[in-house]
Amino acid sequence: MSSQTIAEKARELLRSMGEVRNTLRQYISVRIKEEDVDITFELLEILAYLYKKDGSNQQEIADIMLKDKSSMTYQIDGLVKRDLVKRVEDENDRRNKLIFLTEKGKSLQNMLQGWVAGLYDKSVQGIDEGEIDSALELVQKMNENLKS
Amino acid sequence: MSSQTIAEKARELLRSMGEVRNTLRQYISVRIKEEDVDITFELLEILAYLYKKDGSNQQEIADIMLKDKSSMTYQIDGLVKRDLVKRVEDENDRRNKLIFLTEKGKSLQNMLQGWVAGLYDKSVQGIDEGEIDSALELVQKMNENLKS
DNA sequence: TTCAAATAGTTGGAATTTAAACTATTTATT
DNA sequence: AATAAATAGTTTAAATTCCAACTATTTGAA
Repeated sequence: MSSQTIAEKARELLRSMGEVRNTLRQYISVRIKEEDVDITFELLEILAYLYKKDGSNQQEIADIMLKDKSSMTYQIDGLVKRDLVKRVEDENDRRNKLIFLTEKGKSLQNMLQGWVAGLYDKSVQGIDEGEIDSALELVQKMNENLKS
Repeated sequence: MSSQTIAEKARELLRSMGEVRNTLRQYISVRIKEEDVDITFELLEILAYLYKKDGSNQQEIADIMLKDKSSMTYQIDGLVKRDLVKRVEDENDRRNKLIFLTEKGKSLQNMLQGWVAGLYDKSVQGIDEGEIDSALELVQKMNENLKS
């Protein structure tokens, strides 16, 4: 495939990343079904972020998840319904709604983080930290290029 | 960020790729609106594949696009409605429907490929072919790891 | 200070995606 | 040859997403 242009390879790279994400999604979905937890892949991703940064507002979560803010209204509703988080109005800026984990939300942390960490660990087996750093730099540069 | 584990970096890498894809999607959407072409980002991606491999069947296209085959029924319907492709039953295997570009579909090739190539070119400015090759190998290895 | 612009969140509507069940056809096994 | 398993495509229903328009609040500039 040395006949491919650099641009074509960039495209192939994006596609391959999408494949990784699809596979992760499928494995997580199977796990959720096996363990019969009332949650979805999307909700799990939001929880995973809250475990790192509890009390984020919806826009911040939307930015990290690369989703529109109106999706976030929808998804956070799903978490609230399941009593995994609660919405709290920000005293300092009343436009914001801060999202806090409930006790029930926190109680899932070990299990969910275990699933995710296990999968990511598996994905990077035999891969050098330096390789990932380089790839990350490259993709970040692609982002800068596009936005400049 | 040297405190990040390799797995966390892998996650960051996936997110960053998603960001690239979102940006590409937005730029293309703006372009489509500017030029007032009756098409969507998804349809454009399918056409781009057909420009490389006209006469593919729906499942093959779905695999490349990383989408479910039922999305493909939906999207190809959209292309047929716009008279950009036609469905032809495969004589050799009547389960298949082969998708062929119409004259109208072909007439868009230069314009659409120009848009996409321009964006990808921009994204890889100042990036070495070797860097992309390495990143691609890394991601392919991640895929293999996950599926083994 | 006041008014315009920016920001966070919600709502409604349309588009897109997936999963599951289904039909039709082909391939593989016995 | 007969039949079971696999494959391609469609349909339906539910979930998810984005966009655009809207409200409420805060920030910034005249």
